[in-house]
Amino acid sequence: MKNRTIENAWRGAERCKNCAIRHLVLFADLTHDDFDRIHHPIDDIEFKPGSRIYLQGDEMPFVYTVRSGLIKLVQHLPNGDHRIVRILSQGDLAGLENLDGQPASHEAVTMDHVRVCRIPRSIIASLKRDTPRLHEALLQRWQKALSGAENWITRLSTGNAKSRVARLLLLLDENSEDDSFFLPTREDMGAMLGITTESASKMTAEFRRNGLLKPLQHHRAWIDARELKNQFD
Amino acid sequence: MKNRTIENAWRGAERCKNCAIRHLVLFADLTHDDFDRIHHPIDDIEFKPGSRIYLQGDEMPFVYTVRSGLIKLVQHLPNGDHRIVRILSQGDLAGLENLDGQPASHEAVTMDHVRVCRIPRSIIASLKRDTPRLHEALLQRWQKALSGAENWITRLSTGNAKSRVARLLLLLDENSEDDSFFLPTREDMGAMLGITTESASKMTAEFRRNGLLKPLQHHRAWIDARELKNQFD
DNA sequence: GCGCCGCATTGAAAATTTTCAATAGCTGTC
DNA sequence: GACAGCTATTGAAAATTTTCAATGCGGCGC
Repeated sequence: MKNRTIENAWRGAERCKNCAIRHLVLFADLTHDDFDRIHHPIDDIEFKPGSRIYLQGDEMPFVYTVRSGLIKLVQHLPNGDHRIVRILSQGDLAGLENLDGQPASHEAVTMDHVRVCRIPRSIIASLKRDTPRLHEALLQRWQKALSGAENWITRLSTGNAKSRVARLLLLLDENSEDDSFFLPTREDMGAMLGITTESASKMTAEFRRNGLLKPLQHHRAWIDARELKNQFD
Repeated sequence: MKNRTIENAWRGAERCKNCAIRHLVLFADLTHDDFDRIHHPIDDIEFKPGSRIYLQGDEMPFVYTVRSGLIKLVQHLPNGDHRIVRILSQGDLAGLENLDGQPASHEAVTMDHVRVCRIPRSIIASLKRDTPRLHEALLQRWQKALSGAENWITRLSTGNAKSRVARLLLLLDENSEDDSFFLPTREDMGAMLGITTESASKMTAEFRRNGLLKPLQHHRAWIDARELKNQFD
């Protein structure tokens, strides 16, 4: 049980109704009655940075809603190479691709301190059967994930190393509520962009020297978004 | 109306019931009754190689089912660069991402001679409302598209140029019924792999010299899949 | 069958990226 | 607040990729 702390486990889904981020998550549109039909425990779980939530190839008895923090989805190649294929943040779902029992095609690893809701697959399956609203919501999640993945290809895997780093910084910045954003390790940046750790570092350092990037405490950073966008689209 | 020929347009969807590839497409599980509810024309359309079916930014009044041929989905960056983010083949759907009225995030261009069924969005919308089976089928399409996109990132945008070309050839080969497969132009290969046309050409030519790739007539080719897999995973 | 035209191939130089290795800087801990 | 252990940065040489330009090849139309 290391790496994880169960804060709460509820019979049914009593407190889901009052969840602070419910408007962001899959259950946004469920009614009072829908919640009463849920008779399996939904756990609220915390993970330390670097925790593996599930592995590539795992059976997936659960899906996860991100309450806070960032999760990287990592796909491994047979030759040992790997690549980060998507980043999940608040409101995103992990493990959906495996609703039908397929093993996971990637592993999910926390990048910082993460809180998730762990939802048994059976709940999703039965709600999917009974409530059209949930079905609709699932379609929208897929759509969002797919356009995210295509953007990933085009924006983060195209052009030279400097453009890629610039576009990643812009993406991270846009997805942050805050004025600042979480700056991944250079190794993770490399795995997102398909470049080496050192190249990611060199480009990042150059942006810092040019005043376009200012690293802050605790792996956070600020960028001059206007100027970066100007120079790299 | 150049670049395209309307072969048939039906009131309702009479002949969809008898479509030779229906088991592959979205309507696989629809019943007799379901078809009778369709009162909009579904057109069977042909495109010459290089035709644009829709453009990035277009409103999408239709979705398309691929009956035969290959379609590339191309995403353009503001700076003029572009990248092929997915290839569609028989049974795949184009334009689904825009069921809710979003403009297209990529353009769809035919790579060879292509036949599609053009389905008004309204049909999908109403069937989606009425038939749970279709809803289920839509979920599966999304799932497939997403795992395809993630594979694209990991297999086709990772490693050096030679590995990428090798993995692309293997992918094309696997997706072909045939012993041979459609070999894209070097320019398209480059746009899929994030390398230049010339690099794609150099790697392709090298594989040919090594006997791992044999170009055939009409843009088709054969590969020594076992050996390629051996060397490049 | 001839000649065009577009695509593919190839080579050499330039540019970028990786590799390898050494040093510096943070972060979280005690 | 000092320490230990990562993680980041940097440089120089090697490798890869791009660029630019020239040549080859094949299919299509006439």
